[in-house]
Amino acid sequence: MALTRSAIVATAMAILDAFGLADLSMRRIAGALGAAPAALYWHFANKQSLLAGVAAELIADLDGPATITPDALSEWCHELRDRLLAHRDGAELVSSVLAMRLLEPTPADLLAGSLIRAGFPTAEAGPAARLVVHFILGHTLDRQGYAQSLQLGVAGPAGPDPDEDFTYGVRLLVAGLSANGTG
Amino acid sequence: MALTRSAIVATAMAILDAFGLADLSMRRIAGALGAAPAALYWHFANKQSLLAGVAAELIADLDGPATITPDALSEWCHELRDRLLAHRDGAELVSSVLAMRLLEPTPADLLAGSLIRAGFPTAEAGPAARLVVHFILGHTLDRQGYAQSLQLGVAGPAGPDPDEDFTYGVRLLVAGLSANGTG
DNA sequence: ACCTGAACACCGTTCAAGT
DNA sequence: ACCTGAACACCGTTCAAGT
Repeated sequence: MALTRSAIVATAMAILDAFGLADLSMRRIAGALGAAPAALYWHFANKQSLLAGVAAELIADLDGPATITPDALSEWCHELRDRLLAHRDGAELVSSVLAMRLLEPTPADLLAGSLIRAGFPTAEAGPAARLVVHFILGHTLDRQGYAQSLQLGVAGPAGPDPDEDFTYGVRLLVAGLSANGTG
Repeated sequence: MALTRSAIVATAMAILDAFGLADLSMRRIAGALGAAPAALYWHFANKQSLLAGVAAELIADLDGPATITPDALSEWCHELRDRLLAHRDGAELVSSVLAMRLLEPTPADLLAGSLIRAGFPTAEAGPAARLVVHFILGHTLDRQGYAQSLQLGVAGPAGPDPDEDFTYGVRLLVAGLSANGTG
């Protein structure tokens, strides 16, 4: 079969799930496709572009919350976290691609749009959305990073339950946004 | 001069500042010290341990906030962010070492301790502190990651002003904590 | 247009051997 | 105790050459 961008991205995603971001090399992707490493460079300018394609698929057809009730906001946060958790090192991949500004619309853009449509002060919707998303990324990065270091055998002792942390954080953020949106 | 752990860490820090985390290799650290790469492995078990030493120095003698007024909390957040910004890729380095649980006390531990001493509900101090720290790390990671990708020449268009985002985020978090601490 | 082969300039880590 | 030399098994990327 011919080498296509989407076949390459799908193969990369499979390697990510099976072996993690550290083992997601151009050589390994090419090997899994039965191609020479250099072949990938006809389809992607560099490794970052390829990773951007994987990250885009990871959060494909994510929408902003439909309504801005506390429950809907909280559910959206959990959905974003679950998408990141669904793939090994998902948070690290997505946050690095977001940092490069290679992924649009960003999850924060989607959330900000929903906030504005619900009457949230326009100037504050962006910063508020990025606050929420940075917490979700920071939290999930930590959680997946610990799992990664366990497998490498370099991890220190385990910390507190991440699910409790996440639920608490989302509740406090949602309460803060509600106070702001109505105030 | 003899190779010591602290001389190695200091050299690594200098390379980090000058060239960034991607160029902070064992071979380059050894080269800067006039030693063979393998020499580092007598002093550190692996690269992660060496990086943990650099991260520890980066946040050395950081204290929790002395009082838990909104101003003191906000100032502490800015201080942590400034420490991360003071070294190239500081947030990426610190968050990866934190994820491995190789750094104690963590910034979140320090903040949680201050919160508890000020009468914050004990069970919530940890989650609250980690919410704050994950936002700070997520935010700073994004900011320094964009700077990094600019230098690599793979960056997309710039986003909004990060200082405004940070100030907004800290204000909302501090308001949320105050509501919780007194409620 | 699409891909290979070979090369360039790197990595982290191990381990026998030296002093 | 502390370090070197050499090796092992890798990287991302480029580029002439093939089809």
